[in-house]
Amino acid sequence: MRSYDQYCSMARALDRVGDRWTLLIVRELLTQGPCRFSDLRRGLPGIASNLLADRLREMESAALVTRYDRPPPVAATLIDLTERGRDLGGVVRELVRWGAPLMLEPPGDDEFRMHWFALPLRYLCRDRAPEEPAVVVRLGDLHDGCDIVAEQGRIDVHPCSPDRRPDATVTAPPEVLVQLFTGQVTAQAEGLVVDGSTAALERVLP
Amino acid sequence: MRSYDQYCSMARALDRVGDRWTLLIVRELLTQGPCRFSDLRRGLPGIASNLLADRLREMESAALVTRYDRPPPVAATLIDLTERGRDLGGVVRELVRWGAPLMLEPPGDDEFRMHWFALPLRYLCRDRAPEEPAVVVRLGDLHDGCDIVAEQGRIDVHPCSPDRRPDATVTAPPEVLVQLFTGQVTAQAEGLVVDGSTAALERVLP
DNA sequence: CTGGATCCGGGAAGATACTG
DNA sequence: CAGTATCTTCCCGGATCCAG
Repeated sequence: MRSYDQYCSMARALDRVGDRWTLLIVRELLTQGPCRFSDLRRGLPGIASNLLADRLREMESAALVTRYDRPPPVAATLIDLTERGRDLGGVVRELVRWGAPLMLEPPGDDEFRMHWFALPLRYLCRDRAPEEPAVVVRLGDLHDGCDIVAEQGRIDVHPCSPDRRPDATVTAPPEVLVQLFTGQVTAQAEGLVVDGSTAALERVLP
Repeated sequence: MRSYDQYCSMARALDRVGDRWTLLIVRELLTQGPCRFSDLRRGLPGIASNLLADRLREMESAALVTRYDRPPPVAATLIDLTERGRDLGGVVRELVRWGAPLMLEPPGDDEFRMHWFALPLRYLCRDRAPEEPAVVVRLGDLHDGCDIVAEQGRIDVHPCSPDRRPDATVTAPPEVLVQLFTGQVTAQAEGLVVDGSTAALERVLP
């Protein structure tokens, strides 16, 4: 992107992250952790591969991401946020918050990935039973999903981990999940399937 | 801007405000209040007039800004943020915060407007004498500047108002102001001129 | 002067094919 | 898997012009 050439904190920030796709790449790395090139492509439907390569180069020279090699047997080049890149969490959070009302408009032909949902879940969910033992509510599956962990009044949202045994696994069309976590429908809603403990799900609902 | 076509809160937010110049127009209206077309041009050096007209049309149909006519004798069409547009304050604040370290790099040939400084001042300044009567510190002038009001422990930053009589008026090159309000130099620094009460200035410094 | 509209060139973004 | 190469499209920037 061309610079705005303004001696202004915000203009200079946008010089670094205002390019198309850049902040969505940050979203992917914030929600998914270190990713391979093809992981990013899967999480960014619609991006051209050359554009993703361009952006990653730019973000690397702006010190927002780093590359490192994971040793064999699962050798791969991983891309991760630097500390400076992770500091964009505040910007991402506010964009997610401001955009939340736009999710009431139905998805139509829009693409959907379950892990995109991890960001709003962090402030939508509540632990309504802080005294009880921790529970894990899984949305989606290991391939694309997230685990909501409620423990001692705190809510954490992570990518699905094979090590965690979820107390409840929720399956539903994306717009129903939006309604569920914004309190417009209950855990018994049409089109919503809870595998496991419904109580665990209800514990984290707002 | 082309839509990302993703059912994701952040992607949908960026569909509305991810266009070049859009968030800087929000910056102008947040710091300056209602503006005429030409006020916006002055605060957005580098923008082409057709592009500004395009953006304003898009933002109006996205209900981020409204137009209204101020009656004679000072007849003019004013542009202002809607409530929804003002809600972008959080996004703007986080971008300003993230971009703050980039201001240590000198301005070079970058344009500068004093009122851009109003945004970071809101969280950089402190009222270090909450018991004392209110003071007003002015940066720049009526044409382009801002008033820092310290009152009862609170800090407010507004566009300069002809009604307010500043206790101190500060004049300095932009990079010196950055150093001053980030605590790297004192009110006695080289290149810095305080007209009025130095104590008033020191009251609001971090 | 203000508030644009119009035209045009360059460059970024997008689509697709291909490669080590 | 992790990109590169190429071509097309269209957004942005710059200049100019114009009506009220």
